[in-house]
Amino acid sequence: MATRKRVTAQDVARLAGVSRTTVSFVLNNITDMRISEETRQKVLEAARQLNYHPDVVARRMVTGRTRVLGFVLRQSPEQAFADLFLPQVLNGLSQAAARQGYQVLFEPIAPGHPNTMYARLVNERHVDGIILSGPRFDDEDLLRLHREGAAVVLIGRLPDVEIPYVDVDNVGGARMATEYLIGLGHRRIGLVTNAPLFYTASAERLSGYRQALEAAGLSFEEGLVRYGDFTPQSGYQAMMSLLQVRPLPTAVFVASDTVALGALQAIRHAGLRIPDDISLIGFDDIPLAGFLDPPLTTIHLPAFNLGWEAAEMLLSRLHGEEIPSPAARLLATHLVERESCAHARR
Amino acid sequence: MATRKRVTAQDVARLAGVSRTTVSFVLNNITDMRISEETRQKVLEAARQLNYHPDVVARRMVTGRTRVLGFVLRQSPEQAFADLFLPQVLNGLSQAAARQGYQVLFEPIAPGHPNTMYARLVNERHVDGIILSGPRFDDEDLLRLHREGAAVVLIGRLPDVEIPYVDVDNVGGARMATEYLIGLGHRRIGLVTNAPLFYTASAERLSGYRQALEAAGLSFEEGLVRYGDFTPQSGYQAMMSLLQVRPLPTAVFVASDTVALGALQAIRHAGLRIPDDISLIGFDDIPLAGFLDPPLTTIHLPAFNLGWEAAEMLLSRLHGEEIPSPAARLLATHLVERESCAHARR
DNA sequence: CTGAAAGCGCTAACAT
DNA sequence: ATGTTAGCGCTTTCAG
Repeated sequence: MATRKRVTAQDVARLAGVSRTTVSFVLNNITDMRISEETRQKVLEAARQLNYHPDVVARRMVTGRTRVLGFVLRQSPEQAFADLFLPQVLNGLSQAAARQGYQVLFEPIAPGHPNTMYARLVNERHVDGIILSGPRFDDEDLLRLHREGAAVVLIGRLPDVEIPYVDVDNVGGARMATEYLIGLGHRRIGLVTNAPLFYTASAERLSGYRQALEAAGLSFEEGLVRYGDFTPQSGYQAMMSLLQVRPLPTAVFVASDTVALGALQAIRHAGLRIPDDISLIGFDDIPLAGFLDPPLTTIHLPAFNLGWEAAEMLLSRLHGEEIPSPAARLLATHLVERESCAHARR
Repeated sequence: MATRKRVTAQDVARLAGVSRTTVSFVLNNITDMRISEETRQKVLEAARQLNYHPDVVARRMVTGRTRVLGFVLRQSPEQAFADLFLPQVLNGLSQAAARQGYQVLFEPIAPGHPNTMYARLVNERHVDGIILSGPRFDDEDLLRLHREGAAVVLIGRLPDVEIPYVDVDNVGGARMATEYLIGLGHRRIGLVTNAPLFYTASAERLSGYRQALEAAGLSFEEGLVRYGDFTPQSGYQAMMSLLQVRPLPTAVFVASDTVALGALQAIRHAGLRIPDDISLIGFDDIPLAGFLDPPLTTIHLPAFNLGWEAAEMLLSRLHGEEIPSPAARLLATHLVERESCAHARR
């Protein structure tokens, strides 16, 4: 197919009988140069008649800004889309961006490219700045990009690195979940993590669990923790293993609803009932959590807000506002009480 | 923050002691102009040393192409992210795009903008073409865009419109689900749709259900169909209502797993068991389907492929290849047998 | 094998 | 109040 013929500002100028500049002024609503109403109308009419649309590529060329934000996913696609967390972040992100006239370029890490191609996004000026989710501590390109002054905001945190970030309060949320169980009288509380511990979020949730235990005078037992890795399958395995320990825990905190789905199935297969035989609390509050059997009590994660806040932070950085230091925002979680937890009986 | 200083091809040329043109040639691997290996290396070295990155905006300006695909969501954000269907489409889309050096601009319909802003994407040259999911028959802008020669591919179909599309074989899938139930001996089979009937996919699934019934000599009964609207809540309501009819259907086809989640809960609340008292078959095969209680038998929807194929179709259109007519691709579904269906007993 | 020069469509400083 | 003009950084004929 041939390239479609473009109508340029020049064409509009010609039809309206004015200069290209005048066209630019009226179309961009530059009021400084008080243009006569008559001319204004002529230009507007000509533009409408020719079905003129300004070419953003040319505009970017001269303004130097793209008005595009890059959303880069540092995790594998399967992992990124294991549940609705990232899609919801993306949603918040793009709504915040749209509100300020920005667009979002979606950049997952391509399977064939183990290395970070995303630095090109800013180096080659595809975007004005990037929001990166799932940062890794060994990501050299990320650190370099930041050092070189690129506008970067993280979703998730990197220890000992001063890049602005927004994250959920994982420690607080996990503490809240564990305290809730303790409040119900449970003393032997198992943990299934959402992921291996080299994921910051996972380590933080473990830490919150541990804090709650110790604050209540309960001892932290290695033997009561198992490791999930994002999937229901891993939750099934982890819970099966936890079900072997004696005495059996009376409650378990599964630090991801998706993983909890597998745990739920393992408990059913073992012939135990929830919450009668064992209480279960999740983390994330996936949209389906209320429709599981039993409806899952869990910690709500503000995924949409995470995206929204990250975009706002990046945008204010791009607009040259001083970012209030520390350039970090920790979003609060809250408990959603449903039916998977009961008072301890043993 | 000040704009970062850009290194231009001019700078590289200066350092390498050649002209700008030469730089362009070696960096773009133009072999026609057989450049001496020595010069080549000098240029490459200079570029590396200066950390030079070509400016895509300038390149787009002159080549006239952006190498960006727009993914526009014609449904509301909540609906778009009610489950993992669209995220998976996006994933397939962007992988197919990346493989050919294209990027994806994500454009959900903004809540504040009831009207279609997405036409700007192509008119203002943000992208080379768009993939639009969830087309509506009354979308004037879409029809105009297509008439004007813009490169558009639909995910989902529009009756009586010749825009290229890729879609899942909804009729076939629904027929397959219903036939499976019939094969199990069921004769009274209810239907809960995934959405209101003005959604093409919904109407098609109803049609497949009806075809299967009639082919088996069973009559289609209005009284056995209820309408979902994407959510588990709607499935709950629909199933509750279906549970009132007498004689009770022995099986029901819920044309969306997400909706089926609510249906499952309604059946539990009614004190009935699955599949002993009533068989249930879903549609979509969401990633969690195998971990529900009972694991849900359902029709698998190739979401990733849908995105992939749509991108491939758009790309070949952009590359000027004649699209094999009809410019449409219907992807096959398949049955995933799990544990929510049993032989009819009544 | 390499360089000069035109031009993509727009914005914005400057001149009238 | 409106027009002239100079780029933005790159690709790509066309001459040497």
